[in-house]
Amino acid sequence: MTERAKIGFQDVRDVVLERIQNRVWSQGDLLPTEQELAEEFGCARATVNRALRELADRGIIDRKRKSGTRVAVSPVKQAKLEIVLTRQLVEDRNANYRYALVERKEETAPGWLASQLDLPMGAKVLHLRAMHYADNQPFQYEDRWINIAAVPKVVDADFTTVGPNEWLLGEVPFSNAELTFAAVPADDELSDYLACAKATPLFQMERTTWFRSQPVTFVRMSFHPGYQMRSQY
Amino acid sequence: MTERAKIGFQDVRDVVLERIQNRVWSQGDLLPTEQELAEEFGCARATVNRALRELADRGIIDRKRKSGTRVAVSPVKQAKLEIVLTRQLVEDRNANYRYALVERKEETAPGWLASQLDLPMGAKVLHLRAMHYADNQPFQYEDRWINIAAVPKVVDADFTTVGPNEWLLGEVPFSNAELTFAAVPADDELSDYLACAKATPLFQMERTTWFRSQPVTFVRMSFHPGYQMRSQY
DNA sequence: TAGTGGTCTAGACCACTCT
DNA sequence: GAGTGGTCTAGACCACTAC
Repeated sequence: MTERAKIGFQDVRDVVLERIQNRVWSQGDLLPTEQELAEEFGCARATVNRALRELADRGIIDRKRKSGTRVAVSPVKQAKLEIVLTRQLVEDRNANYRYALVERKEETAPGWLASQLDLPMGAKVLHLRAMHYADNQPFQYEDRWINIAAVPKVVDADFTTVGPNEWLLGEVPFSNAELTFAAVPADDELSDYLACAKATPLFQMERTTWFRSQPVTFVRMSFHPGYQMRSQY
Repeated sequence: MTERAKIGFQDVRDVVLERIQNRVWSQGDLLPTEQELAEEFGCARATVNRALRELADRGIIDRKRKSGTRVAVSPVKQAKLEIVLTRQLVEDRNANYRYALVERKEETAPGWLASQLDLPMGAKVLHLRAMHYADNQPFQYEDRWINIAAVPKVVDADFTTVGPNEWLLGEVPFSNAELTFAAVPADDELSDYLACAKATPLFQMERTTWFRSQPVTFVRMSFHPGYQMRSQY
């Protein structure tokens, strides 16, 4: 029997990728059409289509109607960054997680926040400050503002036992966000809460969250000295 | 005419997502089967399948054979991080890009590097140090080691005009990598090259790259003070 | 206008896994 | 064993775009 097991889209995808890596098709080269590849692999065009679609999603190839499929000239590397709860970050390190609310205050959005979240003048926000500990060592300082108009129920949440992130995940689970990452020097307050010298470099992540184009929350998370964020592609 | 335009997988995907956001189906709830949804939307099961597959890829729903499809309980947020060339980072800011090689030296891999890259004892590496400028302001300091065994041609590249990142992208375009991000204090050398005070917090990205399980390069990129990395989901 | 990818269909069989 | 998603097929029509 010269019969092979049936060709699946993963087989096609892997063979095409291998040929690209082996320079059978170099950067900028035109690949055969879906029809031709389908004939070569002895499968349906839909199978080839799915294989190539996955490679296109990964940025390996560029596809255009009429022009055909080309090997990407400068492949865009996309790293996937998993954004997880602080609790999970801590527990993944086999450390004991502890959360503590530092301050809870309803206030009028200051100008910079109204601008950041695109809030109307005088919008009410809930300002929360909290600490996250790993084995009772400072892990992260959280400074957060929540748009009360977007999540009215927030005024009834007390946040003494459940952190705002986990609470919001239950209320507004499927939101969009913009993230920024930076290195900042510890100010008086951060050095105090994170138990480090003033001006110590800290890794800081800011996140602005929307739900259906409505601003929900802005949070600034400052990690303990030495924290590393990891990712891969 | 009560006829609607034909239902596409994007329509199905968007309607299902909307229902999840509206809590028509709450976290942990079982969705109708593909067959039932196909009947509701008046389309083929394959169309529903593709719609749900996309939502599953995004982490919005969990799918299991026999059990069915459920709304994800704790949706994993995956931010996409575009890793681009330093040149592009600079030019995206409408700044003039300039590259300068600082040092180029063939050497035996030091212990920490051999460990990091999983190199054999005594492996030869090319050590490069370089600067990237935006409008002649220091933008990024690059400290890089390349595994000569993985890319023998590297010994013939001079790197005085083309940066190692761009050169490697041409030689080993489709590689895998692990990234770490951290905030570090500027040491004597960094403060010198980046024109900042010693101990200034700097955003630092380290990347280890493999091609077909073979280690290719390790690079440490230190950005100018105040640099922010952005992402979204 | 013609070529190429994008998508849909209706049906089929398979693979996993819950009961 | 049976229900559900995973995938493939063969064909069809559509949408974009280079020519």
